[in-house]
Amino acid sequence: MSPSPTAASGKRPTLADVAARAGVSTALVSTVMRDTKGASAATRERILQAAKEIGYRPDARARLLRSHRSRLLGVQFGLQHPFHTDLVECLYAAAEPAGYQIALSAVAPSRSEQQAVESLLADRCEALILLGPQAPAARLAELAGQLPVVSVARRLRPPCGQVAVVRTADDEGARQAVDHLVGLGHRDIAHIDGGRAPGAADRRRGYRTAMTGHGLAEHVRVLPGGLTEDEGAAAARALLAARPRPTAVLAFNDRCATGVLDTLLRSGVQVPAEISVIGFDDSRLARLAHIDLTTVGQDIPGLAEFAVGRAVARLEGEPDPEGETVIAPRLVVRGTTTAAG
Amino acid sequence: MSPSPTAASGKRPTLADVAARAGVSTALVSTVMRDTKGASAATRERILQAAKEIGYRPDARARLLRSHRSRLLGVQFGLQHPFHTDLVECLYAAAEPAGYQIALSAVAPSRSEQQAVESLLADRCEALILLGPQAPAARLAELAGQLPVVSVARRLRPPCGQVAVVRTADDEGARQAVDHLVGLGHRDIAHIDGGRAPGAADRRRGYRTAMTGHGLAEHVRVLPGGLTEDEGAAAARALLAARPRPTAVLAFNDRCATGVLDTLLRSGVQVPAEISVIGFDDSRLARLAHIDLTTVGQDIPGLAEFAVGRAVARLEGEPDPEGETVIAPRLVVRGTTTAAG
DNA sequence: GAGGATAGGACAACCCATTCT
DNA sequence: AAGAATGGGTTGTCCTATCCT
Repeated sequence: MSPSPTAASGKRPTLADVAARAGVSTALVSTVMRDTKGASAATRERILQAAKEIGYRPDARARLLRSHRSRLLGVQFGLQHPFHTDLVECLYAAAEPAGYQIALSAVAPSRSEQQAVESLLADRCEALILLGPQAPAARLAELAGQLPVVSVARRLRPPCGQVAVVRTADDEGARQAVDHLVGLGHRDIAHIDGGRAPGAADRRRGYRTAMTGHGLAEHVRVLPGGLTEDEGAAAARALLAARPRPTAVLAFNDRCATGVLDTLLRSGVQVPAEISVIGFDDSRLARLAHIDLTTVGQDIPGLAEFAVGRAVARLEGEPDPEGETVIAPRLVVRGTTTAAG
Repeated sequence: MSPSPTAASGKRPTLADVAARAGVSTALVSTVMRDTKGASAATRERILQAAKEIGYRPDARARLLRSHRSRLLGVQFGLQHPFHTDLVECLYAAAEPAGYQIALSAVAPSRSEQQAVESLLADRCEALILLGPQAPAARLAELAGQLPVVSVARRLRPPCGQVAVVRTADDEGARQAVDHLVGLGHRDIAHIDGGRAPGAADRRRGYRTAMTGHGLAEHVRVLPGGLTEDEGAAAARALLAARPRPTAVLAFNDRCATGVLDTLLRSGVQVPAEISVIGFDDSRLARLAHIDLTTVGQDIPGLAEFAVGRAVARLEGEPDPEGETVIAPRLVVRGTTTAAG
């Protein structure tokens, strides 16, 4: 049995190999591979055939080393955040029609944002789309000096000149949540915040403003939380120990809310009968029937669309309104909220 | 205010720029950037300083265009599978000490495996680590002819010469689940399978064998399912309509089990009082208190470790036992199983 | 103080594709 | 449709200054 052509050569076939086999120049092969005009139908056919026979595959790196455009959008995301993975899926969908590719770089406990961005830069991405970046604003500004940077779901104040921001109106979302709860008769509504997490400050502010607007300033209670289940669970324990105990809680996000629900459940506290709980994001987590979480929904396809749109606009020199793109949230009422007892 | 050096030039600084500034050759700069011996401490210092001043960053693509090694492991994973994202995190951790980097390529409804692999190959990955690949065995074999391929969690029969397989003993896992249920007094145990999904055949077989071993051959009932919540939910509806109704179900995986739980819950069927449910994977999903799913746990760090190990072994010409690496599963008993009524 | 080993550094070819002539 | 220059780095070869015995 004869070895396959590719395996035989020991190394990947190149343009030159295809050219030799088809009896043409590498330039012509290049033309054909890029599906550009400049080759007759007959030659095109012959070259394609030759390429197929030896299993030729263009080398993306060599290609973009030469052409100054890489058409690569670097995306940094949190592996364990359903909100982020949902976003990534929509980003793929948004990038393709625009003629760009996505390079993924994950952030996880064992992999820092710094590492994630470094690898994206080394890969010659043309622009960076950062999902909920936690890096200092100064660092983002510095990056933005080198290439277009879009921060998704993380606001920058003061509007950081170069960094484009695409986000949900977090304060408005928190307001909707509070309005909903107040409408159900709740007055003692606590907020488990996200600390320094992206969006946390706005949600906190939205919560405070809404509470005050309803004349509930005295009931404002912010418990330190975070964006993971564990942090939500810890906050819930603090909440259970509090007297008086609030009748409703707005958690920083769905994961945090899930941690809260877990703790309440294990403590025998009925949800929503004794305590109503609201999350934020409307990630797939919230939709699971067991969780069935009332939550402030973010428009994920919309965010992705705008993020790609703004990155591309900057890359292609189109006028891009510097500053923020703010998308409205929409409260999704499910089973974890009910009228105050 | 003067623009930064990098922003000023309009394009990224190159080796030549650093060399010019430090007054040395590009070759020497290259040596220093790679932290290789061949430069004196003094020049090394001077070059590092120059590089820092102009914000030089090596171009990963140009670099590996020249050096035949890319030290890049391509990983294909399902964005929405918690089991996969957990695995990815462990893969990052396993690759670094081995001196390799990870290139991620996601599979999602809008992005096929074919596309995912194409982009990995175009990026000149040295080996492919595919998480639960669904591609035809012939396709995998073809790929394996070009570069080392490790299939994680997807068995290939007959042992596909070139493709390394790292997986959990799925049949053994299914057996553990059935044993557990039988031990609790269940006899009418159904299995919602994964159809053609990786591992599905083995789990199905393990289920059948275990049932038969317990003298319950007549109670064997396999319902068509899948690996998503929706497919689990659909199967659960079929299950509810069945007479007699089984008292326990083994679902293909945790997502599927979650869909089952959702449907049962919404139909007012008590779990585990009326029906016990077992999942597979022990992903984070199963651990959430609301779900609190009894499940067959896979050793995720172990799978990742072996996957990287086998890819690296092949790349570095170490002896790699062709064929399978099989890791034992471990049943994790939580709250969705109880004694038969 | 001459001959030889050694380390520091320069030069140029090369990797694979694109693009200009 | 061919030929050659190009892009950013790596690497093998070769030269030279330095240190040794």
